[in-house]
Amino acid sequence: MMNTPDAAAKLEALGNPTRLSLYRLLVRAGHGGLSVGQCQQRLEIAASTLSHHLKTLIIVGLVSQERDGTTLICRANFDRMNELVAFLVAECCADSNCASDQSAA
Amino acid sequence: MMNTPDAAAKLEALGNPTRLSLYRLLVRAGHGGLSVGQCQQRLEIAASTLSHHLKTLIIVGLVSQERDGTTLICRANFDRMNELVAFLVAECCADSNCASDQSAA
DNA sequence: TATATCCTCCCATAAAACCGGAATTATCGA
DNA sequence: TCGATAATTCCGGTTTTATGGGAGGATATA
Repeated sequence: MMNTPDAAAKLEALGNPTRLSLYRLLVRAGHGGLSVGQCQQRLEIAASTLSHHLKTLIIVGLVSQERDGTTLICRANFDRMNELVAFLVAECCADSNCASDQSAA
Repeated sequence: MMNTPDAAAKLEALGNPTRLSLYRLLVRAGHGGLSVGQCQQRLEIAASTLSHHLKTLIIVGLVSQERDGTTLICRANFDRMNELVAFLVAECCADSNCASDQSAA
């Protein structure tokens, strides 16, 4: 079960427009992932800037990397996102009866 | 349909631990909501600080307020959260076949 | 070894966020 | 109108973030 500081760190990581674009790029790429260079081409930002943002996403666990020769393949970590979403909708209306609470079975 | 800057603004708003605690407080409170004073009591932060955070959440639409005499009732806007979650999981694996893509009908 | 490619780390700068005390606005009751 | 309560805005200082240029590490190939 996730706690508030961890969830906040993940949300903060996604809260930057450039980082959110980067993350979604990887989400669309799916399991195949994208190399850092491919990400840079698509986002058109400085390599160092991209590296910073990538590091931020990796630290919070939303993205993982795997080396393939000289290139690094980046992938979105879907499990972490699912955990985050679950955290956000958890305890919906715990103190009242909420008509829009479809999360409960 | 939400765009990236709007989604990033919402995620950034939720990315601060204090603000996330505040938001979840309102989520738990449900449709009844909570007054600003009640939020302050529970979070134990300065009134001005709370007002800043509240304003941030209101600007991005995640929280709404309604006046009742001298007190302001704050409520989480569940529709906006649902939109945000939908945006986050949208286009999952658009460029590949993804086994964990259950969002598509 | 020499060389090229890919990426990260160090560094500096500018911008933005965070926080809270004091003053201000809004509303209600006497 | 006066006073009390509720909440926001103003103002400032401090901290954090965003960005990218350039140096340097890691890896592959000849």
